[in-house]
Amino acid sequence: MGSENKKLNDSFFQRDRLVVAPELVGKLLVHQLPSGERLSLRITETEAYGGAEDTACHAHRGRTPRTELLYGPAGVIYVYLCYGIHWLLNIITGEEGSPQGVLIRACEGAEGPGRLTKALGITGALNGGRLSDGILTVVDDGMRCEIVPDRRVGIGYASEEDQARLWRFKMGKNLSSVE
DNA sequence: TTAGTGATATCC
DNA sequence: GATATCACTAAA
Repeated sequence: MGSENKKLNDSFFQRDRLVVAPELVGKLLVHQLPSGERLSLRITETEAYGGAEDTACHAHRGRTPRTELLYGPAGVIYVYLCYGIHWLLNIITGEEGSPQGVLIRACEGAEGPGRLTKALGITGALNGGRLSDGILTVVDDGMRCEIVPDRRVGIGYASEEDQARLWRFKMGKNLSSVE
């Protein structure tokens, strides 16, 4: 068959978050556990964050130790603990020095940012790592689907203008004949 | 609707 | 040092 499992490299993530976020939908997220076990789930929902004008982005209020990663090179894994309970998974995109990234919001069978990381066993231990390390990778298995844009959620503190942006991308109709 | 949970940022 | 806030989820 023509479908090859292609691991996405850093150059994929070096583009703008608004290009990367929709393209990540439908890809496979693969986590290699320390135990040797391998978990993989298909990404169904992402959100783009970043840019100087985005008041919803963590980095908007200034460069701090926590947001430092957002300014770093693409392909870096940014895991952040939210509400003391949930790990949220992001991947840094764009050029170094430009604070931006993509939040992986949901996977097949794990709807919601907190559930996703729980299902894949992702914790702060991965924070600051790189996709090229091979622990956590994104794979294109050839699956194609419709992309449905929507407003971002959970960012009530951002400006109305930023809340209205259609920077959330969900999986739509499956366009592949096989999965 | 609200409780739970802990890191981070901001204020004294 | 203290408080407020948060890109969430589950339970009621």
